[in-house]
Amino acid sequence: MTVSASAAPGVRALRRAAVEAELLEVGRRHLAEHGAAGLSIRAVARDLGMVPSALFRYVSGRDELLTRLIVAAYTSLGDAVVAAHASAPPDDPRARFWTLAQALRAWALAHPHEWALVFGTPVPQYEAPGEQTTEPATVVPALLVGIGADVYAAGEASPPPFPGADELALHATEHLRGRDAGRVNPDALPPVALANGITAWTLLVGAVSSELFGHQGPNHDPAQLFDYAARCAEAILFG
Amino acid sequence: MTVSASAAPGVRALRRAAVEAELLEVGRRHLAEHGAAGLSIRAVARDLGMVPSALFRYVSGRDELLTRLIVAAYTSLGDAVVAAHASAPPDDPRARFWTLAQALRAWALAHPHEWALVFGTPVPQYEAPGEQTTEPATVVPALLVGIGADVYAAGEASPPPFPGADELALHATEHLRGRDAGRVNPDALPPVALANGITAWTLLVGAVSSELFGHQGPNHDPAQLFDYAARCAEAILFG
DNA sequence: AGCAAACGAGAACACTGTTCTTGACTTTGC
DNA sequence: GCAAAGTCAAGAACAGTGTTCTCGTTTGCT
Repeated sequence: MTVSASAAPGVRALRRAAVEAELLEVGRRHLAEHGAAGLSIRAVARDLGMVPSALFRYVSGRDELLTRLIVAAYTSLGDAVVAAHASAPPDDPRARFWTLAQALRAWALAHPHEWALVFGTPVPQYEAPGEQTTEPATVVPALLVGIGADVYAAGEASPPPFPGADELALHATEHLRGRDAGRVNPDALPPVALANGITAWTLLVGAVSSELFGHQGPNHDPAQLFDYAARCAEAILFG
Repeated sequence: MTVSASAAPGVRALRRAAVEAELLEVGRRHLAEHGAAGLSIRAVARDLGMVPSALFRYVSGRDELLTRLIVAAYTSLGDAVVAAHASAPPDDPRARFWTLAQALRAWALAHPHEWALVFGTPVPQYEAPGEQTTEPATVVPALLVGIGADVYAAGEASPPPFPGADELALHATEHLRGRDAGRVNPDALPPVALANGITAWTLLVGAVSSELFGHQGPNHDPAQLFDYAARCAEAILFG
């Protein structure tokens, strides 16, 4: 706001920006080390060389700090997956799917606590201020749906159309419309591709969570579970 | 231990058992109301009419209380699903699968915080004392795998055998052997049935978690997602 | 220059989990 | 039947936590 055409940034604005960036950085470090439950606003303040109450000038409370870390995690995940996907051959949907899946798992293994933060139990009672989080949360599943739509449009695959696909797609379309219009046009998506994409996404997320959280049923070599689950997801997506 | 053939239960043993039961009950209530993060040993003690330190005679700390609640949740879920499954026609595997799936979702909707406790983020840093939890955690997925094995043995279905099934099954067999020998004999299971059963289980858990936690990608009517995901799981399991 | 906003520090409040000590009660061995 | 041993609840205390308030100082705008 203070950044107009002629006005210099100003000492205070610069300092504020720096503190805000450092705050997020220290928050991410604490999150990576101690997990969401162990993220203490006092400890973060200590690392910043501040007294705890001073932090409340930048964040309204612990929950808002967590919310910022959530969108940071979504953004980091989205960036990683999108970058990996961009390096895959654009006209080979199966290769695009596999690089997406492996990038997803690789990010999760590298940032387990951040994965838990976004795909695990909602930490406070019920935070999740949808306005800020749903947008960055949508990019990876939208990418996956887009892959399914591409291969469907090219007529190269025949994903199994189960009953209920239309209804599921209808609601999802309703929800997607206008939200990320820049990526995929939800109305142009065939219902089957949308429904199967969402389901494949659910399976991938479930497999990674199972691997990371560990306590889901009979343990197995986690990498192999993900591999096999991804194969099933591929079958759901491509037929 | 004090209950031998001739020794009467004793005033103290009776009282201890009563307090222990009430402790678990109050813990479950607090968990259901405030979630795992809000479960306070002091508040539980207040509800029990005790001073906080007195609780340490029954539980070694907050983590052990959580562990007990975890096995209680697993047991409750297992009981509910097993009971529902028992009421399904034994020689109709598809019906058995659907009653299992719906019982799973129904229990989750009725006990969201307990679901989050067992299938969400591990609450402290890394508790999960495998000795106590893995056994009750195994019953539902074992049931699902059993359904797949039955239909496979009957030759009524042709589940898709993806590459990697043997390796995944090998590790799972290794892990299951001797653990719940009473339910399914892991060595007698065809690898495809085992691998597909685990994957179907992963998909079901993922769909329920997506519905309960809410913040997984593009929102949709959650009931329809579960329905569609269950249909895909059925296809994975039965072909 | 003066005024208002932003900022950091400090103290305080109401919590939390956990440990130790103390006194009363129950069980056990003789 | 009685004394020793073990169990239990309470109380106080310690080190933490999130959050709110007040109070000088510093900065930015006019």
